[in-house]
Amino acid sequence: MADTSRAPRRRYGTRPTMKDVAARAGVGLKTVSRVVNGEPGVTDDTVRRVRDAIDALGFRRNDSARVLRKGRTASIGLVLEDLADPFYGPLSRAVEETARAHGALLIHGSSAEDPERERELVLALCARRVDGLIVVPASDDHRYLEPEIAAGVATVFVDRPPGRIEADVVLSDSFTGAREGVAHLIAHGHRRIGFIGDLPRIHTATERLRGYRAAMAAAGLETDEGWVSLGSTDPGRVRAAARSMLAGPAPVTALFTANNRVTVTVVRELGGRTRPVALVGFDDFELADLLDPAVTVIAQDAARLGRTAADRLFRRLDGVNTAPGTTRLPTRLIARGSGELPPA
Amino acid sequence: MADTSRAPRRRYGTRPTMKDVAARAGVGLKTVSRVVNGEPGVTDDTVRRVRDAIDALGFRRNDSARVLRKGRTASIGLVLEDLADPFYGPLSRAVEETARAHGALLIHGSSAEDPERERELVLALCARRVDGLIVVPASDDHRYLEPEIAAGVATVFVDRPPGRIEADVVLSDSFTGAREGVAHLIAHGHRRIGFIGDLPRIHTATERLRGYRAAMAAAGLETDEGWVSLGSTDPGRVRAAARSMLAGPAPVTALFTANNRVTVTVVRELGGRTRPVALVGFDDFELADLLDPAVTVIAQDAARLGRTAADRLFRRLDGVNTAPGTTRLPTRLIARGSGELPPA
DNA sequence: CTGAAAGCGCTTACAG
DNA sequence: CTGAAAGCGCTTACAG
Repeated sequence: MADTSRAPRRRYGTRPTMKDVAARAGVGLKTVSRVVNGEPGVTDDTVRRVRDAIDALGFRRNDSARVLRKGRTASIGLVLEDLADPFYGPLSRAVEETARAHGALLIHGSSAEDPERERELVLALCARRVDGLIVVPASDDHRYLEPEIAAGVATVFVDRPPGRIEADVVLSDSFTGAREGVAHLIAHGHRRIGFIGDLPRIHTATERLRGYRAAMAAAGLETDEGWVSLGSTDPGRVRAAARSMLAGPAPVTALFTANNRVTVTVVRELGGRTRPVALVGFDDFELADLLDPAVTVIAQDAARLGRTAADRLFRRLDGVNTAPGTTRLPTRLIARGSGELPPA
Repeated sequence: MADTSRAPRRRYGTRPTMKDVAARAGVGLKTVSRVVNGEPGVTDDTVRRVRDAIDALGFRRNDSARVLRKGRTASIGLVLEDLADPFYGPLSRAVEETARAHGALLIHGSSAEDPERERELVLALCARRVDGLIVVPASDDHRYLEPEIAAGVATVFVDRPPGRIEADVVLSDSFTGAREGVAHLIAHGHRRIGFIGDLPRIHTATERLRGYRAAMAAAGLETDEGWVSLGSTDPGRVRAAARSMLAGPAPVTALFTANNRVTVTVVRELGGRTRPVALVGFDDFELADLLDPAVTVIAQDAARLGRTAADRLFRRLDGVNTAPGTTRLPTRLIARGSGELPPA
């Protein structure tokens, strides 16, 4: 492809540099640097001359060069599952606000729940020399990050723990939340309760399943294996799972759904039925209170997850060097109606 | 703040460089560069020696240095209003996918609808020398971007046009969409229709208001000024506006809400009322079909907005140099019930 | 108060 | 097939 064929191709060489500013202002390079960075020790008159040259030339400092020299990039990377998932909106926003307060930019990417894609993205961010990383893991083996962490890339995992390395983690207490949600259904008279969750390799999915089993066991209830379904959040898969649990001679009378994507699909599936089925979902979601019945949920605070992870990261970047630790944030049961329906 | 007080402070000098790899492999710097970049003309044996050295040292190329030399950063900036707004989730995701297909990373920031914050963010991205920018404007004056665009930063505005500069823009057809939505209410017998919109300085707000007025005028209907309310999407403000239009001796019988934030708040306000009020909202939103009544909307395709803007940007980056243009994407009326209610 | 020199870690342009 | 030199645009460490 001939590059010469098209019109004025952008060229970075086109941009004025500090050297150009210095020449025009009739001062040394270092003086321009002082003015640009607001360092003291420059006469008012010199400052003015430099400023005039900057304006005349339309100079803007090239931070790529600055970064190379200074070591720090003042940017952090955020890798999560899917930018479009409403759960990650408030989380991202909270990370962004914290980064902003620290003067850092945010580089963002989605792993799409693909371990290889997570790895590529994370390593690309390391090559850009982000100061730190916040990662919602898709992979279950993060040993590939060891050299990066050793080289100084501060790393905090959020929503799920990393695999096979020690690092800071910020989680919601999925086990306790799920156990309480299922116990709530049991308290309302249910004995046959289904569990529909996410892929079994996702930590939150197995933790929530563990919570389900713990609640059932604590109440002395048997769990039929047909009542448990783990898999992708694809609506077809989830609807089939729900239909199967609700069919047959001894159908479940209540469902526990392990994340917001699953809950929304199950709400749609239940909408077409006459016999009421009780439902408690993990994760709150917009308009849950306006559905009929309104949906009882185990809410986690996505913004707080993000804020806590970012605070941890920037504390590390400020030089705090304690051992890596896990923070587990509490969940909250919000009873709205669907979880208080009696068994049919 | 003494820097010496804390434990092993990360130092970039710590990282191995190409020079270190070259020394260890017993080759020249340029040979390492060739291997790292997969350039041809290196013996298999030399490649192996270099690879071994890379692995032994845990070398990862510093892209900051590369960027400085090459000019291109292989990153683009995306500035929007609020990362946590569900409308921008699919848009961001679409931009990300396109960027990924072109090997570029995404630097993301929210303007929070603050013109000054937009400007700071955009200029910070320019200083990082992003190759291009996709911006949902909060400001109504983008002349500050002129020197950057002249210096070669490809720029595409999305969702709203820029102020006082010529540039590529990708929009939904807000005027036509709103006009059709209001005409739909009129077709179902309504004569007194309220309009609740966003801040008047936001282009989409005024375009949608224009659509409302056009539909009313086309039907020969008077518009009482008490039926129009523009302002922030703060729920208190929106609820008060709705209450006021629904009070008095000649209340409105239908409402047109000009974006998803406003619609959701109005749905809550109407939920507490006995007399049915018809509603059409601009923007589709999750679960709109499951509410009672299900909400009729003018849907825009947020993912397509993002994809179109990103395609345009990368075409520019590939050297296409046509005049800046505006793309207007169609909207789609989805009738679900709330917009088909007859006047009370 | 001011500036010349060296260097951050790569790639480019060239020579062998 | 391989490498030494120069340079990208800044900041650092120093000297005056």
